[in-house]
Amino acid sequence: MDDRAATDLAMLVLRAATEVVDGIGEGMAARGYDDLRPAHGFAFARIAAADTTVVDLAEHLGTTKQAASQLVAGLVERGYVVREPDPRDARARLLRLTEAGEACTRAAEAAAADVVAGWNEVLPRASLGALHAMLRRVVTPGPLRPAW
Amino acid sequence: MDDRAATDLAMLVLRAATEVVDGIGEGMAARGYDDLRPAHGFAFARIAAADTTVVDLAEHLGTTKQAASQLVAGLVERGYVVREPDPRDARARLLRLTEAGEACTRAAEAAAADVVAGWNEVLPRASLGALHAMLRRVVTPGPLRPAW
DNA sequence: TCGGGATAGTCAATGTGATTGACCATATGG
DNA sequence: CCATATGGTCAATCACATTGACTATCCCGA
Repeated sequence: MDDRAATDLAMLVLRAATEVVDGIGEGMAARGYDDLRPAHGFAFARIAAADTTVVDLAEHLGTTKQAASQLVAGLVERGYVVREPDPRDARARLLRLTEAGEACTRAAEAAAADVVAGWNEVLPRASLGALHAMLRRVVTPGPLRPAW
Repeated sequence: MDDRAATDLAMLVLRAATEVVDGIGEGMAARGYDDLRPAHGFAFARIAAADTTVVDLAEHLGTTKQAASQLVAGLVERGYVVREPDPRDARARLLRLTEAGEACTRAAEAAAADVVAGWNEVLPRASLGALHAMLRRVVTPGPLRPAW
């Protein structure tokens, strides 16, 4: 694979990501969530997955803890997240999704699945699985930056 | 492919894009370009490809023409782009890369190729081509949004 | 056990980039 | 030619993230 093709592949990945992000945004809007940006979704995913603090979240999003704190404040204000005391550390506050927050997460997952379903239509059946497998091998676990 | 796997695939695409963006950023910094963000790169790609005006660029980046104008102003200031009169329309100004701008584009392509080269190491040789082919089929041409 | 340094979190001020709104110059179509 | 649409910029504002400062709590060693 020469440089030209390699650059091309990199651009295809970026374009695919743009489609995913835009598609999720549209799907969320269609489901009645029009006040949430991708950064919120990434935060939801992290908060849902494990006991999460503001500092954890900041690292995961690749931002400062102040920015993460502001983000969380907005989510709390809108009723998607609650802050609970950490029984192990009186400084820390554990973040937890409310029922509304979990409903929102499910909506985002459905929207993401819709985007991929669109790909399924233009790709041979087995290929989507192959795509998945390849990306899984290629990609290293790490943060999902909400902004370029 | 069920919803779970579909969501998972979508996330893999986003993570891959994050790697591409971060990788290019690091590669550019290593090559001495530390004042350029991804949005600039997307602008370069567009300006290099065809006769481009500020409004064209705005559509391509998915922003307003004012934002595109500001972006271009910064690039002009730093010597990467020049504005030339459009012989066909006295209102318009065609954007063109300077030699510095083209050198910068080459550096970005090399950095992108480096990222993909890393993938090449963990993937069977033929697979990278297959990945390319799949994404090409899946992806529709469209804007490359610099921000989520 | 107590004192110093590290860590969790917030508040306030600042800065950067994008958007909205207004405006001028030029094109274009009736 | 006049009305309207389009390319572009300037200015004001807004949204978001960052830097800096500060409090409260934890942890570790003397």
